[in-house]
Amino acid sequence: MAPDQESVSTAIQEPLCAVFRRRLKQAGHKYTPERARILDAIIRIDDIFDAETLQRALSAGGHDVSKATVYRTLKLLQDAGIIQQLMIDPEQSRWQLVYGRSPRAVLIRVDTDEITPIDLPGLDELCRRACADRGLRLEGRRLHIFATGD
Amino acid sequence: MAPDQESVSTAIQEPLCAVFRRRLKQAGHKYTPERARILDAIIRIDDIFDAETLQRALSAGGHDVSKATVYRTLKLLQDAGIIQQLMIDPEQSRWQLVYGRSPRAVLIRVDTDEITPIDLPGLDELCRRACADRGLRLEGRRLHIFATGD
DNA sequence: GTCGGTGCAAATGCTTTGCATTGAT
DNA sequence: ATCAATGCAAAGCATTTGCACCGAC
Repeated sequence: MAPDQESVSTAIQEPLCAVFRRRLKQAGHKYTPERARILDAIIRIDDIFDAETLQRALSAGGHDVSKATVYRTLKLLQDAGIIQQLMIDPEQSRWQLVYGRSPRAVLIRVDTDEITPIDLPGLDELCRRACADRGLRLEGRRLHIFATGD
Repeated sequence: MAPDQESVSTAIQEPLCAVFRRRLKQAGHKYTPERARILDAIIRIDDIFDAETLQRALSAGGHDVSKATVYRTLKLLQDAGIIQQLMIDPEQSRWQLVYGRSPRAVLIRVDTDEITPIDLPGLDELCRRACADRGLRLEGRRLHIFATGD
């Protein structure tokens, strides 16, 4: 149980909260109700989100969590490889769930400000090759596409 | 002279400062020495840069420019399509020259924090197709690749 | 001569941090 | 019981803005 190295298939089947709990323990952190609720809210949102949206979703669910804890937990979730921080606009950070799946690209409509995560087959291979060509190992990627409607 | 729509080949041959001056005039702005010097410094840096690096380069060249003007001019250069704002880390923005060429991807060594712009043939086509599939027109893109050495 | 630009210092707003209290293990 | 986590309010810090003076057109 709880192998140090887990395959992606294992990852997909294991509940995310269990993954988070294990990663926290490995790093000497505690698994608190606040942290559980934050991850839960992120899973429910199932989209790109910012800190304020997340905090509001928590409040709406009857669980007020302080801004400080939200930010501290987001960092932990990032360190655990569960979420990825996007930097779409410099005003505020947004995050997306990435654990157990290929990070999606982000499509930004510059005319409507609509933000949509999309799958882009072939992107991973492109990045992997770019790294391999330089003797490096791909650790992550972030693609923002800016587009406009006709 | 000074066509409203210019081809890429024209763009490459025309000095960037002339492009900037023209775009400023079109938008009812003035072409000031500070703005000229800022663009000049950016061209000389010829790499990814942040606001502080840019301001220091200007000072080193004997031309002090205020932080406020640096930021205001960066926004104008961005609106003119001459530079692109990157958001590599949430601490501070960085920019790169993009006028007349395909924006380069950014390779970030997570072990050394080294940041290198790279060309990634095929990326443009990938993004263009993703937009076309959704009836959109590609306006820009930003790819950050995180990698580590062995 | 007109407006827009510049520099300074103050303001802004997201994110982080210090500290006393609370709670997971 | 211990040591980390929480919440609050205050601090940080890159970036923006108000305002008086200056300068491109």
